[in-house]
Amino acid sequence: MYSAVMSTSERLIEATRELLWERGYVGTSPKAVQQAAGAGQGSMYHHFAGKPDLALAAIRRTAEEMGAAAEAVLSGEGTAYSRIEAYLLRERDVLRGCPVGRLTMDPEVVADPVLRAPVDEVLGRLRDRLTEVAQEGLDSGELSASLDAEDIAATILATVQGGYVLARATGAREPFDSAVRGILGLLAPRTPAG
Amino acid sequence: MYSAVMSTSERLIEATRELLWERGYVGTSPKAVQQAAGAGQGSMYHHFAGKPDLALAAIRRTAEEMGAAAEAVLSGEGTAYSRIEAYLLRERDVLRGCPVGRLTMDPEVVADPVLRAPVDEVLGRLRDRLTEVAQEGLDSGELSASLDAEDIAATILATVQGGYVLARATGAREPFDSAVRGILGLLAPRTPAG
DNA sequence: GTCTATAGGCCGATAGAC
DNA sequence: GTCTATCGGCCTATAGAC
Repeated sequence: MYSAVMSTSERLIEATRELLWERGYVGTSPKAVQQAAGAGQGSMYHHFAGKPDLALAAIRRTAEEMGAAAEAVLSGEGTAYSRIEAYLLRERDVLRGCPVGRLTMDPEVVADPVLRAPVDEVLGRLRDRLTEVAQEGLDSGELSASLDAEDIAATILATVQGGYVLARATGAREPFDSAVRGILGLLAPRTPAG
Repeated sequence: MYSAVMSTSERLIEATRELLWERGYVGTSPKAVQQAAGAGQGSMYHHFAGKPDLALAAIRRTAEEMGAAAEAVLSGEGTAYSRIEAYLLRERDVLRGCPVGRLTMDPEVVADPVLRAPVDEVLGRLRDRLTEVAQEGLDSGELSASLDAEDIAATILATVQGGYVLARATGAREPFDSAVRGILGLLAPRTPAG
């Protein structure tokens, strides 16, 4: 249930974002959204054409937010390594998983180009951004020169997304943190005296 | 639809495995299972107590299969690195995702300890097994000694699980392969003449 | 904008005949 | 073992009053 200071359509979008995160597209019904938003049937269909339309609005906003949060960390201060570290160590509600990556397991989202587009776009942009930072690290000699920046970026992003999977499987965040420590250890600049 | 040489309960389990992989627990209905298995309503409820019971049988089998396949590769011939490489490069239907990891995004599976158990167990065992192999690599000096075997194992597993997410987001297997190349590059024994 | 009424169909399951 | 019948309830809308 959302605060009355939000407009009905806002409350509908926010409720949908929440339910999409927790239950996915297939598991989220208009009725459940309406109840969570404190809105009636007719109200929802007045503001949105239907379930896919409402889901699209919710997915777009979630993707935008995630992109902005990642960008903020990756374009911050510090060396390439420290920014990657900041991205990996940023606070996360690990057991809830990634609200964007989660959609990737949804057959109806993946099958619909319109619903999939925002998911594809954020993850693609994030990958590109990580590639740039990794390239900086390679250019400055901070990272081992025999590596490919694109591949490093994909591995970093996959570690995060896969970390969620492992954590949710066991019901504890430990595997996520372990995976993050692992990738950070592998990326860490080798100290000559190591 | 499955071959008539299989018993009805076999066909029901196999059909459920397929649907669980594609649509998850929430998105899989008994009716859809029955149609795919070529079995009637009464037939399904004769062999299984209900949807959760049938799903459990299917999940257990899928987990078992995955565990056996991974074990086969990891206990094969070769150095620690080459076995990890074999695990990472093993043939996969990348765009379908991991039939076990997928269940991790299902609220009803995660919420039910009985349904979650097989998922937790295989991924845990796989992590343990990868830890052993990684430790071998550390002991032999094949892998950089400043790393922790458990963390490396978690990172490897997360890379695979996350690779599926990235691939499904874009609709192509490329990001998965890129992530695998990345982790392999990071793990690769440094040649002194590098 | 929001409400209630109504719709046809699927959901997960049970009952009982064969 | 398998079949058909039946159940109450939810799913995703649509219609039309207010």
